Amino acid sequence: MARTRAFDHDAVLDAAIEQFWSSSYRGSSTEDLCATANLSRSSLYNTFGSKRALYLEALLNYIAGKRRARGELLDRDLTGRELTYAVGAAVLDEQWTDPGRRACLALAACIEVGQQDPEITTVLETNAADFDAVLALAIRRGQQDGTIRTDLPAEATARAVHAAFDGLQVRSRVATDRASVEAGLDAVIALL
Amino acid sequence: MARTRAFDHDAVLDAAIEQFWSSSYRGSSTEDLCATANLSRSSLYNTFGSKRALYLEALLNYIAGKRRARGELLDRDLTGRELTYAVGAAVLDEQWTDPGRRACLALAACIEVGQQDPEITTVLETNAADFDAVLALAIRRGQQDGTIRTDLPAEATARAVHAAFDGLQVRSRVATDRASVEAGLDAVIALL
DNA sequence: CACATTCTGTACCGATCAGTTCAGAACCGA
DNA sequence: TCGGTTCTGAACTGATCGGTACAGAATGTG
Repeated sequence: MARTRAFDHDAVLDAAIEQFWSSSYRGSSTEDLCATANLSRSSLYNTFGSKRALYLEALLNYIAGKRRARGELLDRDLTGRELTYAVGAAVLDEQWTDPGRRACLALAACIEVGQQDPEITTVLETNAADFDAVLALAIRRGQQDGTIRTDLPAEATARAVHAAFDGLQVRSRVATDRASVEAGLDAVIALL
Repeated sequence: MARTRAFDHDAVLDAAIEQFWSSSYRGSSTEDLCATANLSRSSLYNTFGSKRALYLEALLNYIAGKRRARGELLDRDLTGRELTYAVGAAVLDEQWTDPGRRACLALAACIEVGQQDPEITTVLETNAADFDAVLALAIRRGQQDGTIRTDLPAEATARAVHAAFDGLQVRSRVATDRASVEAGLDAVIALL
């Protein structure tokens, strides 16, 4: 047939995630992306069409990965309260382990491109709703196993807890010590 | 002496806030800033030195304004619980009233320039701590007037509530209906 | 009115941006 | 080994970026 492709589609997407995650959408030039993914610009445009299209595809991949990771947490043998805590702790641990202390790519996308690009906004909204659903499940589990107050509406509380987790990530971008942020996480759980 | 300045320093800062708030730091070109503020580039650079310096000054002005607004809320005759709710409601109301549904400029700055520019990061951290302090005061007031649970450490809980308010702003960037976000706010207050 | 001083409009700098073009390299089936 | 197809490196496009240079316009003081 013809010449074979010199790069792996998914590997490029992983590299793009890394690049966009480190330097945001606007801050990542197509040249940066090519360098990180080790492919030429013509290949990038032949394969993905545009920077935005690559971003969208990378974001979808990132979200799918996060979704999978959340699913695995759900399978662990934890009380509802422990599970809720574990979800938040996982998020913060990833951020503080990261050298650049990067917040979730989807969260950054909400701020940077949310309300500007309808298609991406929808993707981000769906992702947020999915996160909500996981937390609602954790809270309901806690209400059944007696580790979480039963006087709370699970869905709305899940939204609130989700918001708190997002806010803690924002705070981690400017906080000097991890302990103060972790105290915020403990305080969220203490409210349940 | 010499020729008089044809623009007002503070008016330029207000315009810069508007511009940076609408299009972020990276997304606002110096040309955009000149157009919004109605001054020439040479004047901009003579007066502020650089785009970054203008951003910092505008951010400080924005933060000072928010600080003032929070102070006024504190003077209102509200229970601690009402005050806590009022702080969150004010934030969300401003965002949803805004046509671009812009989140707090300082919050966006945390994501965009936090952890990248040490001086700005410090400014943002101080601002966040100030917001925490207001909420801690509100929570303590509520614990004294009987409208908020007394088994909570006020400072840590304030951090958690602050995080939730920030997260609700992030969510508002991608949410389709205001009511669902407002339900999240109600759920936060219900936890107290 | 004349001067020194300060401000501003315009044109410009090199760098970088997203995206295109195209010649030639690499591959597979024949 | 050949030919048709696909992929890729490098050079290029016009636009835009942050920042600078400088001539000339506008001012208060003498």
